[in-house]
Amino acid sequence: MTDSGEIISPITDAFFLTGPTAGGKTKIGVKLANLIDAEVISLDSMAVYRMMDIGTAKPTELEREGVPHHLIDVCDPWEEYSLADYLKDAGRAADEIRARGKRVLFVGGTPLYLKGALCGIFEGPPADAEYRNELAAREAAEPGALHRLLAERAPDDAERLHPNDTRRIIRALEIFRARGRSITSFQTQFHAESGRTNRCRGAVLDWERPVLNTRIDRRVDQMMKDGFSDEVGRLLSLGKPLSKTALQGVGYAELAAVLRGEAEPDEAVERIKLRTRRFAKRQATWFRSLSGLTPIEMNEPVDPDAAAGLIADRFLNEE
RNA sequence: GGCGUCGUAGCCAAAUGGCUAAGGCAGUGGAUUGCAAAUCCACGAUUUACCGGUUCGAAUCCGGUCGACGCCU
Repeated sequence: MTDSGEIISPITDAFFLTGPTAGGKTKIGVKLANLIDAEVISLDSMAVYRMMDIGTAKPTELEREGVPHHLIDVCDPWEEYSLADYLKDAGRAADEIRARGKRVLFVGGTPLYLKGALCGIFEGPPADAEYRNELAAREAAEPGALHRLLAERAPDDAERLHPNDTRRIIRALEIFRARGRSITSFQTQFHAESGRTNRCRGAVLDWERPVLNTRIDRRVDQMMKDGFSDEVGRLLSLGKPLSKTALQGVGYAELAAVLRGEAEPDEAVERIKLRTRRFAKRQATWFRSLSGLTPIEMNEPVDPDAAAGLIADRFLNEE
């Protein structure tokens, strides 16, 4: 049981800039990239989707200031994209950047992807939609059935997973079916905090919650002015439904409901702000749990050049 | 000024004499390894506007005070 099998390797020798949504990462990231001679790899689970620009606050060509950005617009909105896809793509992009003699700078706020990049994940079988649906239907028909099933097959998983945590229970059952062992026995990568050993440096923008919430509200209002709703309308007119993962992006489902006449615009905007605030809260929980990230205290107004200068200093001079 | 209705956690809201005052939303903390901008978990009223009374026992009944709303003058 000591064999963890193949893993998707952690990223080595890279720099990371992360922080909560609406915290100013994009701008500072570009400045920072220029200062340390790096190319940027977007660390964002939603910016990977083409045509989802405004709602994901994707940096425009202008905002990128000539710095190459990777892992943006790499799949279509009707396709599924996963953590494993991301880590494989990111590893490839990082190698290419290094081959060009540039540094690698990850910029973004998807904490799970960050953790995966820092520690690596075990190489498991891909999602099996059919089996997942089958299990989900079973759970719906008989609540608690899946957890009991897991308890028979992989007691260590069942002990770790809350009976209501259906998603992870399903993944655990999926692993057991494919590998005949508990998912717990494979998931060892996150236990060792490996950011250090991978020679990576990371900074996290740190905001007081009330100030950040104000910025979130302001940004959502700006997105609406920039035509977020029209963007959703274009996606709806594609004729193909958004994938499960793409549809999880804050605002897309809300505004689609408005366009279909099923919701009030004002309520949708409030809901978008609320969901964004809750997302920022969960990000904060991740950041607290990650060791080795240098916190950068942020205040309004933001001076991107100064912030980037400070971070570059920490990255390059404090070895 | 008179009459009526009402006043339960930040908000919405159950319980109308008897187990430790439902639940939802928001908020806070945590989890998080192929859906992660997703999902899951945990936490709130020694107390029902206030004062007094009836009762073995009151958020629930009675009186008063304050406040809100409605109607009348």
